[in-house]
Amino acid sequence: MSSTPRTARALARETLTRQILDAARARLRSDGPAALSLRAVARDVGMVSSAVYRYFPSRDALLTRLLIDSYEELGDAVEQAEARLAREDTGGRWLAACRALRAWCVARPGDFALLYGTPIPGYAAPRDTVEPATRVIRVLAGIVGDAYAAGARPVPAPGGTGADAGVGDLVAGARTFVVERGLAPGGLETESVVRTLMAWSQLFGTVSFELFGHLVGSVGDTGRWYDEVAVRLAGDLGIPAPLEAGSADRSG
Amino acid sequence: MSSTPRTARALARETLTRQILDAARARLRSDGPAALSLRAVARDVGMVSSAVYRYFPSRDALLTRLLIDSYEELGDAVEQAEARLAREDTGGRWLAACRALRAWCVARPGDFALLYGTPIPGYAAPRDTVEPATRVIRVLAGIVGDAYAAGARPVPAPGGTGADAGVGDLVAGARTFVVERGLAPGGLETESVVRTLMAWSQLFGTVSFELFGHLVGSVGDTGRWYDEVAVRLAGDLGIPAPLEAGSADRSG
DNA sequence: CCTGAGTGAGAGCGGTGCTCTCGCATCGCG
DNA sequence: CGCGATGCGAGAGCACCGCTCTCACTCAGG
Repeated sequence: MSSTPRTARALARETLTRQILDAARARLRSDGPAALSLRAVARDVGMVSSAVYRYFPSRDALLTRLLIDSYEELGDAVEQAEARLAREDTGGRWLAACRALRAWCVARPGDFALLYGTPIPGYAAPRDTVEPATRVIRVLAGIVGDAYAAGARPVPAPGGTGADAGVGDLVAGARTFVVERGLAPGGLETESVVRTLMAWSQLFGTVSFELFGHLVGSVGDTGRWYDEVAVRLAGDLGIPAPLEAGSADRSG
Repeated sequence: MSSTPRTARALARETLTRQILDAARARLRSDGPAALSLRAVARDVGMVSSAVYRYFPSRDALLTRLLIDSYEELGDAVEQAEARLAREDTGGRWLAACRALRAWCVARPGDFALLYGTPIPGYAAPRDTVEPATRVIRVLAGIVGDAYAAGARPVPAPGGTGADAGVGDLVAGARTFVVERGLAPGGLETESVVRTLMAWSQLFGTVSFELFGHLVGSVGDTGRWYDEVAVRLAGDLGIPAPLEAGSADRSG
């Protein structure tokens, strides 16, 4: 991030900060966020606990750093998986994004719990975390926007047209979010916004159910189950099938 | 639960057990599961911490009891809300069940976190918890089963008929669950099972996003948003609209 | 060189889950 | 009724936690 340090002290500081973060991430992955102990991290890097406070003012600050890093890592994973496919292959991009999302979460259950599980009591995420937190939904909205521009239309909401007028201001925040970032080049009808938000929470809800044990006994291969979910969500959004079978391969 | 205690000692034991559970639930609601401290509970009931171990062998045992009680309470809430409507009004029953589900979770975020949030590190839920944990999905499956018997059909999966054959064993566990309990009197096609499981995780995923702060800024009135989600899920399952508007009123 | 900043170690505070012992109250049986 | 057995609350203690403070030491820059 920063330039090469001049002094030995600055170099040591950078190295140790890195080591602390690495050790903390390792503990986060093995034990989960609630069990993340600053003292244990200190032991792992061969320090006494009070020395860690030279590098992070509090456990919460360390947590915030981990939070941001994880959001960015997940965002990278989803973005890169989706970027590998042709822009017009919205179906392939959707499936690739969904699979990358799940693959990252399943490989790092501790990180997932930190990002999408129960908030740590007494910890309030600072503002710096909200922008990285929006990266996944931005990718999803981008795919939906491209598909919409290419003619994809979501399944109509039940109950006809009358009640739908009121839904507009319900998702006004999400709509302006999409518009301001230019994620939907050809505009986006409200129903697409609604279905995108639904798909977003469905995808993470499914991962949550998988990782937290609620799917045990109901669904066999959870990876394949996730694929089925993703395909149906795409269908509800009017996103066409992937151009070539296997184009969004299952390695994430 | 048990008969009237004979001795003063047995009565005291029952009362104190109740008091400990009540205090624990109060702390659970205010601080969340991770911050649930046995010592704090002991203080609340005017005991020293070691005395609590006369009533619960460990913090985990107390947690298990809270877990079961909460599952039952949620199950009761959803069941009762749905039972108030006419059997043939599957649309009304669906909406009522969804609303009761969310209402319970929003009113008790701590309990929700315990049931559907990050698992407590080092705690494995014993077998006694799995049956109460299935009550919500049983209610949902029952409504879908009734609707299916009345002719409701889910929206077809994208990609046509060919790939669907393989989905059968994917949700074999859920299917036998439904069949064994007689939840679908007229049988149930695989696609309905898939969409029911999706709806189930969508409903809890939406609550999770709401309570854990991921919906902030995107959706205005979260209660109304939840209604919109529930209505679309019903539509995807082929469940018809509620018989009378307002039949499944929003209190609950 | 020497002053000041950066740094690590250690002690200590109040909190946690949990174990063990001790003394008292209560209960059931002879 | 009395006595042994059991139930129970309190307290001390163990190892852990986040965090603060002090002290000694090292390093960098004027």
